[in-house]
This record gives sequence, structure tokens and C-alpha cells, in this order.
Amino acid sequence: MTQPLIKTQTLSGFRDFLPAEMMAREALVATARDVYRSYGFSPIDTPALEYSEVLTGKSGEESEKQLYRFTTKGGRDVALRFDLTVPFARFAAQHIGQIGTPFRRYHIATVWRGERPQRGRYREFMQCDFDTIGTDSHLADIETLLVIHDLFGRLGFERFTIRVNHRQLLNGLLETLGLADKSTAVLRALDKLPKIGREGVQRELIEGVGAIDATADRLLEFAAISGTPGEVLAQVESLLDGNGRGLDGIALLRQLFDCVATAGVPADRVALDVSIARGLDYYTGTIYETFLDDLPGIGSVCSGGRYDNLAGLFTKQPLPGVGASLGLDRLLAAMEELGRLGASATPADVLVVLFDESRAGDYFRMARELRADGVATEVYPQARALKKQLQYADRKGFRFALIAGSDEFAQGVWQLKDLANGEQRQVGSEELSSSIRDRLSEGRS
RNA sequence: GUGGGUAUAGCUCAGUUGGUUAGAGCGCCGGAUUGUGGUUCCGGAGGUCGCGGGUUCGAGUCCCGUUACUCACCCCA
Repeated sequence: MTQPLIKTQTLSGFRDFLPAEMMAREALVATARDVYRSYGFSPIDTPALEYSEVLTGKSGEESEKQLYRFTTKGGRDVALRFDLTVPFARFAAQHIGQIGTPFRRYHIATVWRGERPQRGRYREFMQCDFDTIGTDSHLADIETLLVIHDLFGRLGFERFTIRVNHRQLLNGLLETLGLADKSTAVLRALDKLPKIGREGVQRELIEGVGAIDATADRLLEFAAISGTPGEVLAQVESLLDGNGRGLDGIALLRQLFDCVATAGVPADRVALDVSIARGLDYYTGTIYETFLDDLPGIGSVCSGGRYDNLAGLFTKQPLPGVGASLGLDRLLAAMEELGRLGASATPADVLVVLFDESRAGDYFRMARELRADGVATEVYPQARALKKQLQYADRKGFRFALIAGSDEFAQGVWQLKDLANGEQRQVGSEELSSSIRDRLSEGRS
């Protein structure tokens, strides 16, 4: 009897990535990194595993339920990080003496949440965070928006909207309504407006928050405000009854929209949406959510905002900051739905056909010359039929096949076949890499 | 944690009121004469029908249980 085979399966919410997907993932990561670095954010990393108390400190019960938590053999209570913000708070408190303020970092890494997976949501996924801490300047908030904008631009998106809000608008309104202590519950209710509609939110405000009808109406009126940023701000201002906190928020948002426009961001990319609120409690100022216009249903693909004090649990030094997180896997899921993922499964541009095994050294030498010139090149590992090798090249998505047999070696030339259009030309060894690079750059521009 | 849906070939699925050796498309492998891919044609491999029990002369099909996956809620990227 042969042993029964082990069933091949991955855990729910955990995934394998095939080359074509992985290429797209890596391209996204590389772009995010480039954009962050172009603004001066520095890379950091932290352990995947932390002491549980570090992670559970501030997060509510909900986050704790989602934690992958266990006891080590040595009896330590540990957990996998469920976001990058909390580990960053620990990191900042621990190292702020060496790194100084203001401090800007980006952190691209995997996080884990034990929640039920669904569309665009996984148990193991990657976040691309960037934050500026150690300053409460509103200019850092504005620059955060610029980063988000440039990021999506560089990722190749043209149709996206960054929705902006400021927590003080709603907090100011809640003060005037006597609901200041219910802000979290109200925010969560209003956040659901697009999903459960006006009546649903109204019910939740009355039953869940305990608001009276008139108050709920006032909140809904507030959440329903729309228009250009200028129009919205004017309407909000009239609802605020001169509340100082709210008016401060309005002034900050006016500055933000002016400044961003002057800096060169098209007006239709940024919207003021007073109904976005974010569930997380620690945002205290500006709030951002980014939606793809062609696929809004998948949710926000980049969210963030300002917090008063990042690391209050770990240090007495106040560390205000602002930042955002790109949800890489959700974005990737969206791109797949939109048919925006490339099909190529190879990072190399050129496949050297191994025609004659006794000339292996010559094939390897040419491949190395091409690589030295920046052209990624794979040499087929065995001398199979030319047909097979070209089939392989086509399936994997190589752009060029390089062929040489005894005739070519005798003349010192190569057959350069462009697999995109089938054109084949004879090229001398010396011109090969420049010829390939020229044609690659044509195709990409 | 709550509610719904689905489990048949590597993938996407079909499978009539239970009835012989379980099918298709795609993919994979091979072939269509000697050094040319994508298209086409031909051939082939590949499945204890998620698992366990029950009803029945007979179960992929009906019933119960179980596990996994999936969608939505909660929450969130």
C-alpha cells in the first residue's frame, strides 16, 4: 500500500502567489517604495511577532479577537502583528532618542488578522504604511495627501478619488448636540451610510447611540452634505453654531484644499466627504480614504489620518503624527477585477534558445553581456526542439528569443526574434544589446 | 462571533424524476518529416464525485452529521 497523499491546501485567507500575480505585487511594492522615498520617508522594519501586551494595549476588543495569539514553549504570551501602526508606536517610543523628530518612515510588510475572509479581505495581507511623526503641523497632513495622490498616479490609476474629512467637524457638531462622548458610536453609524442607507443609519443612531429624532436628523443632514469642498464647508459652517472646535477644522480643511490645488493636484481627485469617519478611534484630525472610481464597492484602498499621540502607551513623550496605509492586497484584488494585471510570468525580456549544447559557453557569455547591459536574460536549460523552446518563451511572456546555431556562429551573428510581432532579424553580437534595449523602450513608452 | 451558498479532472463547470465502464471547455503531455511560438487538426494522461454514516436491489443524485471553501453582517486595508 502506498501512503495516502497529503491534501494540498492553504489555510483560509492565506494564499499562494503564482509568478504573474507575484510580478504585479512586486511592481506595486516597488512603486510604493519609490514614491515614499521620493518624499524622504525612510524604511524600517519590525518583527512579525510581538509580546501580546504590546499589540493589545490600546486596540479595542475587536482587534484582540482578530489577533493570532499563542504561548511560546518558554511560556511567553506573543501575537502576530495585525497592523503596522501599533508596532510602529512601540518602535517610535523605543528609538525616538536615536532617530529624532520629525521622523518619517515607511513600512511595507505582512500583517495577520484572524477574521472571516471575504472579497478583498484576507487573513494574511500586506500593508504599505507611511507616517510622519513628531510634528503637529498641518502641512504634514497636506503632504500626506500629496503622497497618496502621487502614489496612485504612479501606480497607473487615473480614476480615483481621495476623500478627505476632519474629525473636528463632526466632533464640533457633536459638542453642540451634547453627544461629545458618543463620538465613536456616531462615527461608526455614519460611516455605514453608503452601505445601509439613510434609514438604516437613522435607526442605528436612535437605537444604538440613543439620539433623539431631532438629533439624528441633524446628524444625517450633516452627513448628506455634498458639493465642491468650498460649498460643503460653507454648509457645515452654518450647521456648527459657531462651535470653536468645528470652525478650526473648517479652517484647516480650507487651507488643505487651497494648498493641494496650488501644489498641482487636479481638483477632481480630492473630495470633501463629511460622512467618512473611519472606525479606528485613534484618528483625531484629518482623515483620508481613497476609492477607485471604477470599483468603489471594494472599499478604501488607502486610508489614514492624523493622530494626537501615537505612542502614549509606551512613552510619556507626546508623538503626534499623520500617515496612511495602502492596502496592497485589496488593491491587487481590485486590479484583477478591473483586468489591469499583466499576463507575463517572467521578469526576463530575452530567452536564449539553447540550440547546440556544445556551444553552451557561447550562449552563457552572450546572456551575461546582455545582463551586464541591464537586459534580463534567461538561457533555456536544455537543448530541446526549437519549437518547444519558442512555445515556452511565448507562454511565459518573453519579449525576445535569441537563436543561434552553427550558421550564425560561423558568421558571428544572432537571430533576434521579436515574439510580439514575429519579426526576426539577424543582428551582430556587438549591436545586440543596444538593439534590444531600443526596441524595449519603444514598446514601453 | 452571526446568517446564506457551494463542495464532481490541475482550473471553470455539466450531470435529466436515484439506474451499466462519470462528461465538456480550458490547461497539461505527445504528434501533424529534417532549425521557428501564438491559430488549427489529431491523440493521450488525469477523478475512491470533500469526508463519515443512513435509506435503497442500486446513491455523484435523497436524508443526517462533519469538515473545508465562499459571500454578506460585525469590523476593517
